Amino acid sequence: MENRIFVGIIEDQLLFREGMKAILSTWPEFELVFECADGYSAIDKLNKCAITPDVMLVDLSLPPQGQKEFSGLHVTLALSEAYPDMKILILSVHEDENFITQLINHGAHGYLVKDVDPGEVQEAIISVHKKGAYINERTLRALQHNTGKKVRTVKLLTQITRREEEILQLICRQYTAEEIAEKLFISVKTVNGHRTNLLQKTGSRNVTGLVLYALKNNIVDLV
Amino acid sequence: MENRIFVGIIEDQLLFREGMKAILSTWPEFELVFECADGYSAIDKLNKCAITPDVMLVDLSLPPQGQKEFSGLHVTLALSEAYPDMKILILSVHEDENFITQLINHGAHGYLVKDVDPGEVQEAIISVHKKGAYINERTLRALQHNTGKKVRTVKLLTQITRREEEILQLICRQYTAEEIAEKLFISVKTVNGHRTNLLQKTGSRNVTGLVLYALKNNIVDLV
DNA sequence: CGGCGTATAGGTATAAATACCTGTTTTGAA
DNA sequence: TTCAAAACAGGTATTTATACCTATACGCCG
Repeated sequence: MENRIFVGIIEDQLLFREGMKAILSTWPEFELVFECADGYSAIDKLNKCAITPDVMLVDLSLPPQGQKEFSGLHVTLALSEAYPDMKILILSVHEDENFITQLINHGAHGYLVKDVDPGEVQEAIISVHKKGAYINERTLRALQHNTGKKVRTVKLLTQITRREEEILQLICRQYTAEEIAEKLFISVKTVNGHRTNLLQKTGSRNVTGLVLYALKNNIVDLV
Repeated sequence: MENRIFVGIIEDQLLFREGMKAILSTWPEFELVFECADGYSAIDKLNKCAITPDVMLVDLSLPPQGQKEFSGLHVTLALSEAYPDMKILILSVHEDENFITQLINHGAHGYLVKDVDPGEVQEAIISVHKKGAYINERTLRALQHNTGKKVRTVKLLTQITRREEEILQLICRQYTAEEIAEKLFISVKTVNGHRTNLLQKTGSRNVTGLVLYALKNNIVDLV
């Protein structure tokens, strides 16, 4: 029976990486077998690596590579596809619940905020390795709050204007065009114009499509 | 510093309850301070109880009380509202991912399938008490698959008929009343009748409200 | 400067949804 | 079997939404 756990780190900040290595060396069961500063080369290097890590610590905010962004999210996607047995533990400075949910949904097995103490890191690594998951209360809460939410599509931000988004939100609150016009001190015709544009831009047949679009893109919340 | 963890059990099967008590007595840090065979009386009894349990083990499949169903889900809802600090650990024979997600979304802090070994029970109790969560790989997988879904409201189950639900689903797919009528081989008048009932039952002003309701209650998925 | 997109407003139509009604048939549970 | 709810169908009317036009004012950018 092998007691050691092979650990890898993908982290761009050298200082933090060194700190993490120091923490890992405290416990004999951990063996660091892989480290990398960016997501792009990680997959390449892993193929050439003699030992595949059991647990990979991945920094969420990796630097962009040239034009393309390649964050911890992308790494998680790539790793969980290439190495289904590898357990992925996200390290992040963000406590944003959307981030947490997103990562978990894309294959991460655990999420740690970077201010955790070493003991929790140890616990988390062991937990993902043995149980396949490490979720603490904070993370659980994020998952609870975010079920039903998805992150807004990138293209959306440029497609839909501020005013259109405003009107879309009011539509989703079950206001009629007339009521929206009153609220915004504009003509009903204008509101209808915006709605027509929204239908066209979102490719919807009717308000139903607009509501679905708004929810998918997190323009409104499903409270 | 108090090391003991006060534990409660809500479980209708006497044999299983006794078995669990035996398991708990194995470890000195656990102290059983509450037990109950059904969900209805649990809240009542808890109010009269001198010690509020830190962790409550709740059987998912509690027997119905008279006409009304009152499962572990209802207990979870009630407990997490009445005792926000209490950690709820679900015991279930079901591995159904919808069940798991449902419970977690309604306030449960952990989910255990009943065939687990005593060691995992101990680990789970300690974990929910200290970390506020116990999620193993099985449960995590359920959450991953089911994020984006929410569980239908309890009242909904009796309120909305099958046919109405069917029509609501088609409405959410952007079909008009006429198209729905064609699809279901019924009259447009009938479709409108159903929709009128839906509007009334859900308290909506228009289709927008219907769509929101359908999404909230997982009648349709936000794919 | 000129072009582009946004926000604004209007007209004219039709399609669809919604509000009230009244019924009959089917189905499921007591 | 009996009864209530659900599913079905229809009428009439009004309100909203949607489609397809045009057109002006404003700001931004090359």
